[in-house]
Amino acid sequence: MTSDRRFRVRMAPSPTGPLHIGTARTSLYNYLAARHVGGTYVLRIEDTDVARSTVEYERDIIDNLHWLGISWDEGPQVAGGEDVGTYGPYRQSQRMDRYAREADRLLASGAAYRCYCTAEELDAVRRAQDAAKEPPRYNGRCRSLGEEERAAFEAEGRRAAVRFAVPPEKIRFTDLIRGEVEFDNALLGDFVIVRADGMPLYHFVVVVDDEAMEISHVIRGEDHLSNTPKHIALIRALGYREPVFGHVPLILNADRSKMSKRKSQTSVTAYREQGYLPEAMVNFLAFLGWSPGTEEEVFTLDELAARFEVGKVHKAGAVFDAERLDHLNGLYIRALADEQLAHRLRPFVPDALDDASLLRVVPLIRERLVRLSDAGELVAFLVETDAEVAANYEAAALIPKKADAAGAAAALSRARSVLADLDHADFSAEVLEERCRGAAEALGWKAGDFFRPIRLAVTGRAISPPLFGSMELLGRDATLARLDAAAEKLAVTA
RNA sequence: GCCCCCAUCGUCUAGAGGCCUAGGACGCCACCCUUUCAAGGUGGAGAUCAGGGGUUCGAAUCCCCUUGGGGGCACCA
Repeated sequence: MTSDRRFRVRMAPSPTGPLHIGTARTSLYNYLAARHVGGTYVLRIEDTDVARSTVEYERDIIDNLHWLGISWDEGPQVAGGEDVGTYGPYRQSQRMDRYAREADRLLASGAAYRCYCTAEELDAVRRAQDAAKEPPRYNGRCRSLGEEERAAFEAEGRRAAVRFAVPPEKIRFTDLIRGEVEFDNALLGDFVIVRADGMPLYHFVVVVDDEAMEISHVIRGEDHLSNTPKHIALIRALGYREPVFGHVPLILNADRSKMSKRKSQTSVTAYREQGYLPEAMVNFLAFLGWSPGTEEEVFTLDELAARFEVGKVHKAGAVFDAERLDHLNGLYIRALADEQLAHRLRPFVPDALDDASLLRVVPLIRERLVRLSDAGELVAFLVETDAEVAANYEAAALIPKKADAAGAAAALSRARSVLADLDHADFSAEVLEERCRGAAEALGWKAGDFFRPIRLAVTGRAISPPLFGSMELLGRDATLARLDAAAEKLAVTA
């Protein structure tokens, strides 16, 4: 069970879709396990399904893995790029000769055989089994075909697939996470390892590549647990060394089924585009199925690597709790220095907002952000025209509950005149607040009631960053202009 | 249908026979702070540890059964 080999693990994504949250977490666990013991981490692209694999998906996977901060020692580092490492090529589509060779070995030793059944025939068998409430598995028709029968099929123009003759024995192994597990391979049908068109299939290629790349520990999703006895049978038939297996629990939808695109947002890119921080994502994902055993819960990637142990990974699946992710994301956002946050916010705010202004609003909006994308709405008032701001609200909204239009107009005009007395140099948050509070008091208004219409006039929104800081950033001219626009709107309705 | 895996607050989890009248976090509720919204602070509700049998002086922790959930059984990965 324990391997005395060098610790080598791999992630083996299939570029048939964007990087999935579940793949990201499994990749993270492999990465952490490797870092923890100073092992080697390999990226292998499983693109045997040529029809569904694309370089765009490969790019999505590699870029997002990098984005998360996960790095690897061997394998392609950029989509479509060169391999790094001496066990390559690291794309399965480039390893066909090896698969063909190994399939021939199996054929030669009798561990595998050619199968001429057509899709229709297989389908018919499956339906019959289903009707008879029997387990769906290959009936072994081609297992012991004679020379002349094979020749007859060939003459018909049939192309043969290669099936592995599963030895009917019990397979037991010690899973890193689940402990002793036993399966009875007598219950399995012979499965196809090479399609009739010559393309080798998953169960076969993983086994061949894990051996070729000297993978010592196979850490993968629990959905592969029941495939493991197939892999072990293949490993034995090929005379390979058996790696240590570890099956991590699945990430679940809210209804506890395997996390899927249909019920959850599963692509890492989507989270990235919404403004989740990679640090938060990593922290969150790591704790979905693992914990250091203490009550600490905020960890950097390096800290996780120092603490992570595969053996402590849970057995039960974990529901993806988006609210918890939000909480962590807010935590990480608030911990960022002004410059850092401004930099990360750049893609999420209007281009019209220059860098200097962006840096200045950061302190005003930081603690109001759950995701980076929340910034757009918060800073909009800085780049909108006075007319756009005015168009954002109804005149009636300027009138406090305890006042009428005339009262509201008076208050607004009072605010305007107080602020107009200030020159550019005095237009700072502190002075503005002092003056506005004074005005409210002179008017006999509660500060909150007095500020509300001003906030609406200046930002066009009932909810905004702190009012006086916002006015300072906006500047004297625009602030006064917006107060005028509000007064005008009020006059028109009155 | 068959095989395998799993089971502590709504959710993520601590817990590896006595430290548990089960702890933390998210979410929720209340209060405080407060120019809005947040953030922050304080407090609260919330789990007879799925149920039932054992084992033991003692079980959330070990064993068995039941129930529930999940995964797999492709010429997809």
